[in-house]
Amino acid sequence: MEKEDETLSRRDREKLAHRLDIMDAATRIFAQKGYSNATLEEIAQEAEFSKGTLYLYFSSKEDLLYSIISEKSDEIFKNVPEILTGNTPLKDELRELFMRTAELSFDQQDFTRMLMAIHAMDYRPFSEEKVEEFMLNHDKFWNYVTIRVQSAIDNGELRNVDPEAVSGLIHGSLDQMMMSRWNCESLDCLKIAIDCVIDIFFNGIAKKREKTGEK
Amino acid sequence: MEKEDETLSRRDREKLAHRLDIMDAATRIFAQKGYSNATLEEIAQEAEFSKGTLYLYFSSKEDLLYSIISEKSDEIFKNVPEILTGNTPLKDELRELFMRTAELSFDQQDFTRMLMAIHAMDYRPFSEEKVEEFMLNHDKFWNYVTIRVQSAIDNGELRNVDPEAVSGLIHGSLDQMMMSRWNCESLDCLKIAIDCVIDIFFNGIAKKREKTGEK
Amino acid sequence: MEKEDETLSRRDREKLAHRLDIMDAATRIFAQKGYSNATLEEIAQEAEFSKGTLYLYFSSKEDLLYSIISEKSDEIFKNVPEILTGNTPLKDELRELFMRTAELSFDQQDFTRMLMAIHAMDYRPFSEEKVEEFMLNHDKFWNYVTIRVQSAIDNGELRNVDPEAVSGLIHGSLDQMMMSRWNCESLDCLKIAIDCVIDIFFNGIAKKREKTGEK
Amino acid sequence: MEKEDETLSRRDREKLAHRLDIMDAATRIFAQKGYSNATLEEIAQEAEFSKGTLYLYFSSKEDLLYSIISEKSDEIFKNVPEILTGNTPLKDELRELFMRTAELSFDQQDFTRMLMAIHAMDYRPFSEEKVEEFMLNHDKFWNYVTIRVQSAIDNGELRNVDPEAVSGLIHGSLDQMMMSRWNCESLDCLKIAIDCVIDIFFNGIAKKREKTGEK
DNA sequence: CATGAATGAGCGTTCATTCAT
DNA sequence: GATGAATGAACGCTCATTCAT
Repeated sequence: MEKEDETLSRRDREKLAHRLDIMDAATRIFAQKGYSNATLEEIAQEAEFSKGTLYLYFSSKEDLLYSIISEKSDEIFKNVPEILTGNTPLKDELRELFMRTAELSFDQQDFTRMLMAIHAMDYRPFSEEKVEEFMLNHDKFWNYVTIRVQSAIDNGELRNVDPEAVSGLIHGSLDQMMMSRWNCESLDCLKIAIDCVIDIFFNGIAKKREKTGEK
Repeated sequence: MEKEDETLSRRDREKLAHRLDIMDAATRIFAQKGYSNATLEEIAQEAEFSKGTLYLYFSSKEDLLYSIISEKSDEIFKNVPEILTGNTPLKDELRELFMRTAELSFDQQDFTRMLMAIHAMDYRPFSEEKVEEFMLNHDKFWNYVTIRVQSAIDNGELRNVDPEAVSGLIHGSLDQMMMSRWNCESLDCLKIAIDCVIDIFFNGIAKKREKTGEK
Repeated sequence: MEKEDETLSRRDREKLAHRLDIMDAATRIFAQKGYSNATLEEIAQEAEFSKGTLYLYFSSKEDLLYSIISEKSDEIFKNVPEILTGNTPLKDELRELFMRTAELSFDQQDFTRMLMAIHAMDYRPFSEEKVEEFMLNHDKFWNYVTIRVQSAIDNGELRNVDPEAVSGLIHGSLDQMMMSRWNCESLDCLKIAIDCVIDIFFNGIAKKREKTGEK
Repeated sequence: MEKEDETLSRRDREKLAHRLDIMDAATRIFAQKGYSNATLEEIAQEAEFSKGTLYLYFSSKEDLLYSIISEKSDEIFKNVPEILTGNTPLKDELRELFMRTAELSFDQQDFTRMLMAIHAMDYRPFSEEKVEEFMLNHDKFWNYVTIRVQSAIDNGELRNVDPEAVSGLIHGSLDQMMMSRWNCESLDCLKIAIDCVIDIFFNGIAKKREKTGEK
């Protein structure tokens, strides 16, 4: 995991580490106060650097946010194609996706909260092109899910539903989970909730009519 | 329009109207730029008043936002107890709730967008107590849904699922819909999507095993 | 001269006056410290306003300088066509030009010093187009002089010299005078010096060969 | 190139060379952007050193400018006593002074531009005493010219004009020339212009009254 | 009631200077 | 000697808020 460092001088390793320190500090402050209300002074203090030092690593406040989002988002998004391979039943893959996302958003609660807030504001601090970039990334992700759902319909695992609607429901559930709206304090609690949600998705909430001698 | 006006002098009626004009203008600007990036100057221009005039109606920028949220949120939230009466099947009530919410968020897109963004940021512009207030309101709303789901389980309409999970799924779906993430351009389109979602909720997405000779 | 005020409301008259107050204060500070080293804080203090107030009248520090230069330069430049009419001998017109310029730069020493400094730096604070604009203005002015000199040559008042060279010499002398490099403390002293310079221009410094028995 | 190097160790010779490299780089940047707008970062890059290295050779940005001006100005000023010896006619000496100055300002355009700009701002980056020092140096130079003019009057080469005025005119012309205001692209062109200017200085621009039947 | 000029605290950003390596 | 990361004071500019008219 630390292999990368071997090829770098100590100076360069430190620079990289400092960069990450600043990004982490900024993530915490952005999550706490929102992008606009966060000040570079606060971020610098949180990172235990001086204000001017931030500019050695990022060209502007916006660039700092941009770097955080683009570099860390990949960590989250790359899960999707890794998990939704189509080699196992969709149900299992979906449970796995929820699990992994839950773990990630537990480990990186600040980043997750920040990202959701920025997303809710349509990435407003950014220029048109960057917003486009973020949105495309996002869409690619959800298209992936839609396609996987379609394939599950094709191979008979799912009944004939609108794959976009299913994808949207998954999206909404993941968002709710990531925004801690499931009121789970522990990962274990989250996992139980996930099982429950998956069950509802697949089987519905309606009571099935019993086959024999029902009313 | 409202009877209350009859008991008011023209002066007072005008004041009330001006107040609403300002709130509408602010809603539009807040939705467009976000709370922090919106300036009172812009809002005043949009409302066709002078900047100073805003302070005759609201004590601060924060108070303006607060007034908008608390007064307009009621319009949306009051639907829930009106619709989820328990007198008709949950499925119909839920469809009705989605419909009405869709209509509202179509009529008041600016307010909806603004509210979602503020909510995503945990009502950050506000003091602890006000956040508390908003959250309580919100929770009361979702508790209502949870209770209604529980009653549907009790009377046999639903199978034995976790009512909180169901309530959370409904919440997530409504949020997605309100944030225009269903990509519907018209109300009609929305209504078709709603039917689809309700169907999935109740019946699940899994293909039912055929009764005869399966497996 | 004050007629213009009659058609303006008191508010507008005050605004105009304040604008001029700020420009005067800025001129003093710019002349004292140079554009880059002058701070808006100082200028605001000198004008007895708050820093933010400057932005009600000028959109930026650069705009403030630009406004000063373009509005006040006209006062100086407009003398040239008014004086160099060609209706009287060039010598008289030139003396008049020097006199008027001397008066102006005495009345407005700060502006003159500031302008010379900005000019020496090729109007560096400004964008390409604005520099172009200033330079064109300046060139127009000197072309005017060159043409007037040519006409004096044509009508036999001057001998056959390079009009550009003459114009350049006049330019240099005026600049030296405006930068107070003639060490004159009073206008009277300046006027004596002007007579002297004009005499040298027209008659040269060389001792004329006596008519009798020379060479 | 200079003998002095022989007595110095290689180390010291290199140090001296590096010092000059930095001064040259700084001169270029100062001429391009002005003192205030030039950054040590740029200068360091131009000199192909690191920012910190500049402080091994100069104690501050101001010291860097000071060193350039005082050390390079001597090169220019020392011409005056060397040329204006009084051994040949003033006219020839003056032409020689213009020529040498033209050559110098062609060779060292950056330095010349920088110096003129700093001079126009009255050496504003500097403390009172240093300004005093520069001004004295400058005055000494022009006093020298004034004295030489006086001697030319005394020995009958010039008619009885105000020597200060003549000196001032020469000063103005040289400044114009050094600021490239003569629009000459080549040294040859400059030399032609110089002849022309000298001619005007000595003989004036007025058409001489013909000898016969005048007055 | 309505205005908009005035304010001043606060922010993002720059850059000369220092110092550990 | 040379480096460049770190610093922090200072600047231009914004904007919520106040208040005289």
